Amino acid sequence: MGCNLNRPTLERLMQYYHYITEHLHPHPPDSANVSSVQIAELLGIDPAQVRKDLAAINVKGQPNVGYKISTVVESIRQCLGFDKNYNAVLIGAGRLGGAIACYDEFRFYGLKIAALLDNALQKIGTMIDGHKVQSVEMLEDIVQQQNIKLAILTVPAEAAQKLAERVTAAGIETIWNFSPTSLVMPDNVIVRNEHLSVGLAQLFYHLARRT
Amino acid sequence: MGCNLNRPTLERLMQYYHYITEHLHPHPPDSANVSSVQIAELLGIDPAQVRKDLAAINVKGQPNVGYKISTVVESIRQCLGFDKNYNAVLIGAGRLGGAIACYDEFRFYGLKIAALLDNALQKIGTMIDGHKVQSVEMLEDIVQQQNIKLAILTVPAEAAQKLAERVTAAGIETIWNFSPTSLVMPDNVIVRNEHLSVGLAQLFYHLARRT
DNA sequence: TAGATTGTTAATCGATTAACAATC
DNA sequence: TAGATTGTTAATCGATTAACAATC
Repeated sequence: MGCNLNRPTLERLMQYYHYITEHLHPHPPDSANVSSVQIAELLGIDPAQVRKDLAAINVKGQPNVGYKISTVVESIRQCLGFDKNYNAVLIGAGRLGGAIACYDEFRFYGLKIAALLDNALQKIGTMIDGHKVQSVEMLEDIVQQQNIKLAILTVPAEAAQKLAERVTAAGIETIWNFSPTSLVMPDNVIVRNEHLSVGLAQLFYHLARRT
Repeated sequence: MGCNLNRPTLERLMQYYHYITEHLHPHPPDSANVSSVQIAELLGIDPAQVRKDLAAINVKGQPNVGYKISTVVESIRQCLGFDKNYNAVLIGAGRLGGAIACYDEFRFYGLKIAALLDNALQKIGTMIDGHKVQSVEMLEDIVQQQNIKLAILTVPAEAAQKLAERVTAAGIETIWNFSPTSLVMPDNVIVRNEHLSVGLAQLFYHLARRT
């Protein structure tokens, strides 16, 4: 809501969320608390940073007690929009597209894969884990009828840019791109390129410095 | 080699690399150049930033001309370690594991999936796009025999932490984790959690601020 | 009360941007 | 030569860390 977050803060909040929901949440009773020092130590950061981040999403703690876990979790969910529901269209029913279509966790974040599209005739009409593969020709209709706000691309590099332009022409302004190419889009379109090689580069950089 | 890069610089270098190899590289003759302004405009950043980044990896430009494209590409590859060859073991032969095993681009970055492991009996012995699925029992032997430096995890959340510990016990100090859970590892282990929800959080945050 | 923890201001640190002389 | 672009120093900006009074 009234929270205005920068990128590092956003990333850290996601880490807190994972740490708390995976390691703390169900265990203690509903009223259980967590301190900034606990979180900070696990993540290897400064406790003041944690307090600043939580203050940024209007979470209030109690001196000598800490923060109420359920409040922290709910506030993060709300501020990051996980309590809303978004429909996405997934284009590209290859291996990666199939993996994402089946990714069960998305429902915890309010994301629903409303349609799975491909242009290969032999795939159209088949089922992938409950999702019927439809023709890419249906794109514009589906976007309009199902109030789609997000397009997820898992197509070959050659097809990605053209498809991204078609998707935005159809009215979608947010693209999550898993195709192995960097999309070049006007500023009004939100693009997140999830190119595997970026992660690889970081790992290699540290690997090389070690051996 | 003598390059010491921070995280933002590393990420930007990867962007330059993609932009140049995808949009510029093969087109002009080998001697063709690119200027910091060209790169900066496309990526929406400051030209001085580009010059700083290239200086950080010891790339020299020519006043009034720019930077030689082939030099830029080669220097990035060398500094990020793409000119070396690394063997990885991929654990988890599900949909996502299959997608990664088949990911052809890895060879441009010097990464080879040397082994694909799973613990499901019905998968062991089957072929996935040229990779024979082997039992997880083979992990320690394979790591030793094939000089494996990197483990890629695409397993269910419940299995990830235990497996990560087993992998490090076997001598691997770098983990690329695609399992939907955050690994908690000692500082000497390099972990990159590629949790999809982090990307999703950023997209949602911007989406919510728009509508 | 004593001890622990928050909330926040001030100090530090580091990264980005501006500016411009040097150079082709 | 004039114009464009690099390389780098200085100025700015923003994020992180230190410190500590307020509070339970």
